[in-house]
Amino acid sequence: MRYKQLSDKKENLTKHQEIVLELLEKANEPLKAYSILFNLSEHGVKAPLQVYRALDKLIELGKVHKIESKNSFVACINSNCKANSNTAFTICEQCDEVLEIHDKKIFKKLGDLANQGKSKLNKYNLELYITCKNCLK
Amino acid sequence: MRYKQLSDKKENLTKHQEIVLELLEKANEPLKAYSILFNLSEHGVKAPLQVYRALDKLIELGKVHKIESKNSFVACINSNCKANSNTAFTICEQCDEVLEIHDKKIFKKLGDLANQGKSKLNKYNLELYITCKNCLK
DNA sequence: CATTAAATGTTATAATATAACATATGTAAT
DNA sequence: ATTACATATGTTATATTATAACATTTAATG
Repeated sequence: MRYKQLSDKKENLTKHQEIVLELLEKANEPLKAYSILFNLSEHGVKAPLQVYRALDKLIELGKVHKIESKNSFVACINSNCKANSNTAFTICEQCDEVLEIHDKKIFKKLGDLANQGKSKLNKYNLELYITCKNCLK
Repeated sequence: MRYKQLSDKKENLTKHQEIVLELLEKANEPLKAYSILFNLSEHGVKAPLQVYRALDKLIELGKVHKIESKNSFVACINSNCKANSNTAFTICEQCDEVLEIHDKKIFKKLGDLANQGKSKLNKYNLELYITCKNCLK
């Protein structure tokens, strides 16, 4: 399609992509695809595919991440998150709070784990199940 | 039930658990639940639940891990793998080879990422998508 | 305004996973 | 051995998550 390439701003998004992203940002927690569908049924989103297609695109743009072990989707809060589909989250097992990990060296750290530099790390998915500091009290 | 507690040896497993584990060990790669079901249909495994129940138990015992982003299951090859459901794998995007990561300090390394020690890491799931050294050639 | 790539709408269906409940089996206590 | 209990099994149905296929529309560009 080659829309106006105003970098990666929200103006570039299609209607569905925009309202899905807005819902995820408002939610501030991971949502399931069918929960998104239900929430947006009054905005013309009527079929699962409409949600999944918007999510696919948003993931490709790095604006949304999938929490694989929860089949859930969350808005990216790392403003500098590249469109690379990398994910690194902590998930509190008590209160379910999900936080994206900020660590500029994470790619290198995980790359070192891959296998002493003999393979090339392309992408990672890290899910840390924790008890968060509030729930530890 | 409290079967004979001969530690965690294979003798402790029920029939279904045993044949599911054997299939996974033989496969040496991640298998999907329904692929396991299909493979074992001649051994009396006739319904998805029988597979999922065996997998649940094997995962609990640390003998099998789930690759969340592939909805697949793989036999644990870390003989010292604790029954803690931690998973750390490299997955080659070219040849699909999946290897469990051996690193005795991985729990500490990932714990450090959690959030500078203010939360408690309980469990992790790490999936590194790589190009393996054979595929790099 | 014709072309093209991407997005949408829609129906159907595939793939993954669990609920619910009846029955059976292994273990341990009596 | 009989009971009590926890776990495992068998079975049917259904819930949840995700994609296929194809016709139509929309937006950017030459």
